Amino acid sequence: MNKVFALVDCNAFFCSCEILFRPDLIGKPVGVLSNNDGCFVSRTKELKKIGVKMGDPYFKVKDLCKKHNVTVFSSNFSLYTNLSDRVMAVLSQFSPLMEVYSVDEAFLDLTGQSDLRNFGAKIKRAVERNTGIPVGVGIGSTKTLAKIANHIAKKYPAYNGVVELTHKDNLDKALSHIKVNDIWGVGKASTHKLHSLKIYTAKDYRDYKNDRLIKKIFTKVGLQRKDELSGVSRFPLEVTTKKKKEIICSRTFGAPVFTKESLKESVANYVSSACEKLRKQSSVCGEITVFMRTSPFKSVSQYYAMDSIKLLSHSCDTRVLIKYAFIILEDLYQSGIEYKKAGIKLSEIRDKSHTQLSLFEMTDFISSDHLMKAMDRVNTREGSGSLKTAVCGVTNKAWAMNRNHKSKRFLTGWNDLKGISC
DNA sequence: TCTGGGGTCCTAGGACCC
DNA sequence: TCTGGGGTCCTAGGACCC
Repeated sequence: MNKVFALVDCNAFFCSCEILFRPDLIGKPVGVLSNNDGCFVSRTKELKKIGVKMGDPYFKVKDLCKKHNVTVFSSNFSLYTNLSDRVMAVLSQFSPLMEVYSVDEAFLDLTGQSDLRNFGAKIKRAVERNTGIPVGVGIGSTKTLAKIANHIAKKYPAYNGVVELTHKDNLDKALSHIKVNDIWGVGKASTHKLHSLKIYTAKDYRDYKNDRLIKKIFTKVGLQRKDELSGVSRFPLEVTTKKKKEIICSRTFGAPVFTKESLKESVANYVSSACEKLRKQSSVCGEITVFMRTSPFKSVSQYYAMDSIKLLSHSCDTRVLIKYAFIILEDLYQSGIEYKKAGIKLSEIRDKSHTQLSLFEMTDFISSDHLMKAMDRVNTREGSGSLKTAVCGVTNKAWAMNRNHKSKRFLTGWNDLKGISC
């Protein structure tokens, strides 16, 4: 039987989440900023119309925003993940086979389903009714084609947010209108190379005769993408949530940091939150990387330093990892430098249950495990960061993020519910 | 004054070994 | 004077995604 995939994607997801609690902003230009109120990461169509681009630094378009009375929000990730979970819960009712692709997208396997367009519309209505988040639905016989269908649904309002591309005629026509840079997985570099082969549209790509050349230039994946365009599924649905192979935590500082102490404090916090994620997926890591840098946007001499250490034995103990991180930091730190960003990476991640321990290490391991579990319990209950090691610091955080436009924690903090009329 | 963060996959090329 | 070849493993970096 021919495979059928749907891609369901939330419209301007972060903005839609904010607007849910500010219905007065429906139909108005709204944007959500990245960490530190740096760049735009989500825009309503009204904001796009004004000319604010994805990734535009806020300070550069501030005047434009003022002029058009744009409402901006700092990002509020606990709100977005909460609403994302609700959207995914609704979607999971429409197919037992679902891949949560990102915070605002999911693929569904609809193989065997009849009347696909109507079914897609049904999915759309259900999500909107149950969560208040508007979505678009694209349907095709491969994930790449479902992505393209979704792209069309978004671009042409006449389709009412649902596009099905499983019939040959409308497929051919659609592909001839899709530019190569709008194909999933084709970025700037590949677009350039495709153009030099005179491949401009998805149809050109699909019908290109020389497979060997495609493989040579765009590697194995480039050829698989070509198959996907012609309806042969090469990217299977990934139903099980994979465990992370590396966990990164890094931040740009709210204000430049000069001292080793501040740097240590920030790094200790990053390690803490990365270790929390590590334990959540029941893993341990075998290597930690620390890096720090100056602002690449300043025309002063740049400093970028990074180093890794392999752990003596795999661990997920925040205290252990902080110790290793500090060893690297001591080594990399140079005084007199204006640090603007630092971060850490945990790698060589593997399942905790596979950890080999010597008898010698056993006692330590058990007490560490108990302590970390207790810490995670408190932080789940009282909010992340309620309980942490002393090196994370308590006050005077010069490095902390700027978030001047943050919405309240409507769904995750009881205190913020006051004043909301339901 | 002010420019995000977190991932994955793939390949080329170096190190090393026999 | 003439200076192999093949395999594996590891890493850095490119490319791309949301």
